Amino acid sequence: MSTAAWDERLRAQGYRITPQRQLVLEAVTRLGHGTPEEILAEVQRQAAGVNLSTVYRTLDVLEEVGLVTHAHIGHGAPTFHSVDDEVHIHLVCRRCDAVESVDADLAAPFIESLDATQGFATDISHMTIQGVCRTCREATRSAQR
Amino acid sequence: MSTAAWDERLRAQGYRITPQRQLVLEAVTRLGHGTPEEILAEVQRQAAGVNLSTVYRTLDVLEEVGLVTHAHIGHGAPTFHSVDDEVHIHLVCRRCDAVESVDADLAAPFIESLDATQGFATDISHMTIQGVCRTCREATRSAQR
DNA sequence: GTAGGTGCAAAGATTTTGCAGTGCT
DNA sequence: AGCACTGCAAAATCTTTGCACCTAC
Repeated sequence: MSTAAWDERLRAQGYRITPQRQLVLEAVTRLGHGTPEEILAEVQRQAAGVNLSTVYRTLDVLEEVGLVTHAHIGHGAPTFHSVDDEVHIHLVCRRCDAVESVDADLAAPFIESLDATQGFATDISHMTIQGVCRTCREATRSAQR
Repeated sequence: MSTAAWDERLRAQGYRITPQRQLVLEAVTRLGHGTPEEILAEVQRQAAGVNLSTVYRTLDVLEEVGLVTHAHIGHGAPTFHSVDDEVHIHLVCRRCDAVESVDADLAAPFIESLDATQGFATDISHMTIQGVCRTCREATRSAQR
């Protein structure tokens, strides 16, 4: 995975390599995606002293150098995810809050038409799609409240 | 516009008709879309005494009965918009923060493939797409920093 | 008349910032 | 050794909630 050269990325922009930055990046990679709080919890399993504000600042830096990105999933909870994963789209169920990841290729034609008709360059990994997942749809269908 | 029957919608669910609710709905319709703060400002042009918490509560109610929806555009600022507008998708430029509205039909094939492959029922009006708008792309191209 | 609704102020939740001490280079 | 980075605590945002009064029905 590209995380191998993570320290290069930081150094290249004049940032320093610190245990906190390594831990946060590893936590994000391990989790796949998570909110700052969740990431902090994961980091603290290895280093209890790390502070939440450090996580925020670190995520900013990691995003700056392109090692992570974030998407707005629920209400006010931004979700960060590592960049070396395959690019994927988040499907968020408004019923059960589950988050599914879908291969970004599915959206390729759509992205292209946005480019063609609007001249808009879509940031795919940042895209969040709200709706109702299969499980909840089926539950509704049978329970038909 | 369907807002004609807005009071029916509320009554049907057992809600009462109040000046505040009318004003908030009108403000949203007039603005097209806006954050709670922006909506409050618009409402206060006609009734200065209305409180921000009332706007929040009212938006919840209006969303409950399907008169407005919200999407997460920037960081923590949810944007509400009226439902009787044509259904549209928001394109948000991460460079200049401009919000463009695009006809939802553009996404129809994509939505359909999400249904077909994932069984996911997309809430189109809730979809926010991040990226770079035409203007900013062109600016970058010429300025080539 | 009576429940639901509103205003106000305080409490929560989330994110940012100032500052002094620490540690990467 | 110098300056970026971190931890801590306070500040800034944004949103929700408790409560007393008001008002639509």
